[in-house]
Amino acid sequence: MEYNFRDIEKKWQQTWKDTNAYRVSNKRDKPKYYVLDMFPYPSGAGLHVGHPLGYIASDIFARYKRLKGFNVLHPMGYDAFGLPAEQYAIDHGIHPAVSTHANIINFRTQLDNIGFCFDWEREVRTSDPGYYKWTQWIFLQLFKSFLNRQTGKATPITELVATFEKEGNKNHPFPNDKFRVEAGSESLATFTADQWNSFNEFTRESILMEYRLAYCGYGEVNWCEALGTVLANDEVINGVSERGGYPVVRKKLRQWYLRITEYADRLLDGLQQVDFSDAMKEMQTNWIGKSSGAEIDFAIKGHDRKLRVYTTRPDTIFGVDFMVIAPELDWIGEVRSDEQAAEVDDYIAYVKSRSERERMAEKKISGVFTGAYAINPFDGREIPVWISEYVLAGYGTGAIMAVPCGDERDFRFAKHFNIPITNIIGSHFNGEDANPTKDAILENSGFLNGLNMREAMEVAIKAIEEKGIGTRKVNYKMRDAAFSRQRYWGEPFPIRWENGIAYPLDESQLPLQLPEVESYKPGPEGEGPLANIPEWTAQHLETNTMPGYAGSSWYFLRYMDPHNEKEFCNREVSDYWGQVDLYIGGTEHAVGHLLYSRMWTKVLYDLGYIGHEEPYKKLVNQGMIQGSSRFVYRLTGTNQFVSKGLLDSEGKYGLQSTDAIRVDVNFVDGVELDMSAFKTWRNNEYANAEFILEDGKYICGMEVEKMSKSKFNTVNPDDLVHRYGADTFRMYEMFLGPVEMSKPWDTKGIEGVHRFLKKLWRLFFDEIKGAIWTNEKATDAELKVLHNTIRRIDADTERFSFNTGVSGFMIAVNELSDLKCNKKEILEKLLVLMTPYAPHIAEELWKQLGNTGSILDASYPVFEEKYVVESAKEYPISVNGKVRTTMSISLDADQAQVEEIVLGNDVVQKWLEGKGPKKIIYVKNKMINVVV
RNA sequence: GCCCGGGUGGCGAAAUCGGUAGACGCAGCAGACUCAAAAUCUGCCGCCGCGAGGUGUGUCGGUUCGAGUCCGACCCCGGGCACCA
Repeated sequence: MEYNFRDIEKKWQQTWKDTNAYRVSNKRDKPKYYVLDMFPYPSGAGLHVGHPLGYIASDIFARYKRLKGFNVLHPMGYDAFGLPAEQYAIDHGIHPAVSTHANIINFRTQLDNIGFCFDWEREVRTSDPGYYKWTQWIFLQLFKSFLNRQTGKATPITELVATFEKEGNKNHPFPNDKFRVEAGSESLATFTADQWNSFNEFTRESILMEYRLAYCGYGEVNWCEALGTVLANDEVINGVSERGGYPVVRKKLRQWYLRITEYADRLLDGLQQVDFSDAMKEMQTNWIGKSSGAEIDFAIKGHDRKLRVYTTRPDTIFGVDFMVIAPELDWIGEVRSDEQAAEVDDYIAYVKSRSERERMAEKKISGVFTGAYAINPFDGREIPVWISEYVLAGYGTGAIMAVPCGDERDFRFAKHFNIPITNIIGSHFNGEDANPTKDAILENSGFLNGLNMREAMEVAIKAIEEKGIGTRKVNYKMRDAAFSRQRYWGEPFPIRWENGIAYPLDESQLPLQLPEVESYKPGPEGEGPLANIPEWTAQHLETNTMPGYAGSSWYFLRYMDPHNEKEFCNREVSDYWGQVDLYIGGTEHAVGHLLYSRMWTKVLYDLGYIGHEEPYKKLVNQGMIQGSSRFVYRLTGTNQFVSKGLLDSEGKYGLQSTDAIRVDVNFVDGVELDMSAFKTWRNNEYANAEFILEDGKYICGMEVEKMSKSKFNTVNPDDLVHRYGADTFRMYEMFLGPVEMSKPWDTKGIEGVHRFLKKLWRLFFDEIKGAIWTNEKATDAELKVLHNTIRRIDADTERFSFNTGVSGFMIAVNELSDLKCNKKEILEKLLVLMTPYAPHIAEELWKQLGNTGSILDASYPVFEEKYVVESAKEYPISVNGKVRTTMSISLDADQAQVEEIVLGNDVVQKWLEGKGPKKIIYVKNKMINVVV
C-alpha cells in the first residue's frame, strides 16, 4: 500500500467536516486558548505561497494546544472592504460586493485545500451589514465619549456636558490646546458654566466635537483634480498620480478622526504588559514619539504675531541661529518681506506638490529665507526665519528653533545656506559636525553659562515660564488617526448633518446600509461617491465612509460571539475568551492596525463592555516569502534567447547585448526552462523563439524580489497541494526557515519533505508485504529516539521554531528507519506528535493502527527523562581555542580527572610541543580547552 | 532622510545561556537495484591543499582561554513612515 495522499486528505477533510471536528464551543469546561491570524483582505489575485505561512504556523499551534487539553478558538474571516474592489468596480462596473464575494469563495477554496482547523461557523466579513452594524455601533460609542483626563478613562460625553453646566471647562481643558471658542468677539480657551449655558447649540456642539473620541475636523489630503479624487500616498509618485500622471496637490477636506493621541500614554504603558518583540515595541514607541521639552514664543521683528516653536532642548536657546517654519503655515504671507515674497511663494507652491514622505526622504537641502527676523527673548539677537520642507506642520507647532552646533540637520542647513553658527558647547563642537550631546558645559549662553546642559534644561524652562513666553510641554509625534475616506466601499457613518451639526443616528437605526450607486466615481468637491446619491444627500447623511481599519479594529471580539444580534459580543463570552493568546501576522501592521485595535480595546474596556484592555497577549511576526524570479536573455532586436551560462558578467553574448526578460517561474524547473511551455506562453507571444543552448538546456537567471503577479514569480499553493498533498505543503512551508524571517520561495525543495512523509509511511507499510507494524516491545534505543523527539518537538513548538520541529521529525524517522523500528508503541506516539504539522497522514495511520477515536483529540505523549540519560559525552578538546581532537569522557568526571585524561592524549601532547599547560578549562557537558 | 529587521556552503537553513560552525533538507558527484527510467538504498559534499594542515559566519577593529553569538565603526539587502491592506 503506497502513500496515496490525495485520497487520504480528501477523505479526512470530508470526515472532519461531517463530524464538525473544528466546531468550537463557548462552554467553559476547559481552559481556553485563542489563536488568531491577522485579518486577510480577500484579494482578487488569490493566494500565493506567501499568504498561508502564518496560517500554517497558527494552525499548528492551535492543534498543538488542543492536543494539550485546551479549548482552542481559531477563527478566520475577511477584511472585506477596501480600495482594490472599488477600483475594480470603477474599471469594470462590477459591484464591489460581487467581486468581493467571488474573491472570498476562491480564497476559501484555497484555504480548505491546506487543511486548516478553522471553525468556519464563526467566519465574519466586515462588509456584511450584520457585522458593520456593530462597527457603526462602536463608532457611535467613540463619538459619544471623551477621555476624562482626571480619571484617564473614556467616559460618556453626557457626563462632560453635566460638568460644563456646573463648572464650565476649567477642569477639562480642550485636548487641543490651540483651540479657542469663538463667542461673540472673544476667543476663549476656558469658559464658565454661565458661558456654557448661554452658548447656542452650534457652539456647544463645536465645543463637544473638540472632546469626542471620534470627531470631525479638517485635514490635508492628496488631491488630484484631474481624477477628481483623493489619492493614497503610494498612488502619488513625484507629485503626480500613479495612474495617468496628473498633478496632485495637498488639499484641506472635512475628515473624521479618532482621538488616539489621548491614549498615547496608555498605549505606551500597555506595551509593558504584552509579549511583543522588542523591535515591535520599539516601533510603536517611536511612532507614538513621546518627547518632553518646551514651547517658546519668539517675537517677530516689526510684527505683532509671535513665532511659537516646540523644542526638546530649551537648554540650547542661546545657540539658535535661525528658525525654520513649515511652508504650509498660513501666516507666512503676513511676515515675509517684499523682497523675498516671490521666492517664498514659489517655494510654497513647490512644497504643495510634494507628499509628506517625499519631503522627509529628501536628501537635498532646500529652503527659503522669509525676510523676517525673530527676536531671541533672552539676548535680543535677531534670528532669520526660514521655511523648509523638512519641517512638517503637523508636528509640534510646525516651527523649530535651529541650533546648528547641536543638531545635524540644522548644521547641514546652516552650512548649505552660509548661516553663521554660534558655538555654545565649547570644545564639544569641532566645526565639522554637529554634536547632540547633553553633557557639555554651556558657553555663550547668558544666564545658562557654566551649567551642564542637563541641569540647564530645567533652568531654561523655569526662566521661560517666569518670563511668560512659553511653557513646559510634552509632545507626541503621533497624530490623531484620519478616520474617513472619500470612497464608496466602506462602512457608512451613522451620522446625519443639520446646520453644520453632526447628529448620531439612533442605535435602533443600525445598520445604516450602504446604498446602491450608479457609478463609483467621486462626488463633487472631492466628496465620496455617496454624495452622488440624491436620496442619501436628501437625508443629510454623511458622505464619507470609514477606512479599512475600522472593521479590523475589533474583529477579534466578534469571533467570540459572531451571531449575536443584540450585542457586538456578550460580556460573559468575552470574559471567557479574553485576550488573544497568540496573534500571528506581518510587521507591516506594526503601527497601523495594531495601535488602532489596541486603542479600540481600551475604549471598550473603559466603557465597561469588555474586561481586558490589551487585545493581544503575544504577538508573533511572520516574515515575507519572497519570490524567486527567473529571467531569459534575448539578443537585442532578435527572437533568439541565449542560455544564462553563455553570457559574460555584463550580460553580453560575445559582442551582442541582451535584454533580460522575466519568465513565469511555473515553467522553469529549478533554473532549466521548459522551452515548449515558454513558446505557448501569453498566447504564443514567443512562438517563434529560437534558443542558443548550453549542454542542450536553456538555463535561466534568477533574482530574489517581492512575490507578485507582475513579476511572474508567484506560485499557487493549489498546484503544490495537488502535486504533493497538503501535509507536505504545510511541512515544507514551515521547513523553509523561521516563521519570523523573510526568505525566498524555492519549489524544488518541497521534494525533500515529500520524501520524508513517504519514508514515514514505509515505517508502517511495505510495498510488497503491506502492513508491517508490530506489537513488539520497544528497545531502549527506540525509546530514546522517541523521547528525544518528544522533548524536541515540544520545545520547538512552544518557541514557534517550526522549521527545526520539522527537522526533528526527519531525524526521528531517519533514526527509526535505521533501527528498523516498526513498533506500534513507538510509531503511535510519533503520529500524535506529528498531528499539528501533518494532520491528514497522522489521522490515516492512526486509524490504520486500529484506533477508533480521532487523533485530533488523542492524548499527547509525555516526555520521560529516564529514556534519554547519557553517562558519557564525546568532548571536543581544544588547544589554545582550536579543536584538535575529541574524547569520550564520563559526565561524572571532575576537573582533576579530566586534566589527567586530556594530558594523557597523544594529540594533545603533540600540540603542547613539550610545553606545560598554563590552564585547563573544563565546562561540564560542553568542552575542554587546554591553554598553553 | 528617520525607525525596525536581516546578512552563515552552489541554495533554504541549524547552532535555545559565549563552548565541536554548517544539524535537517535541496541541488550536485560516485555507486547499488533496473533492459531502461522512476522510486528506493549506500557513500561523498564550505573553501585552499596530494597530505600534514591552513582558512572560513557581510567588512574592519575590540573584549575573552574561547565570538556566528558580546562591544564599536562601516557596507549591503528587506519592511514601515500615517488614504494599499
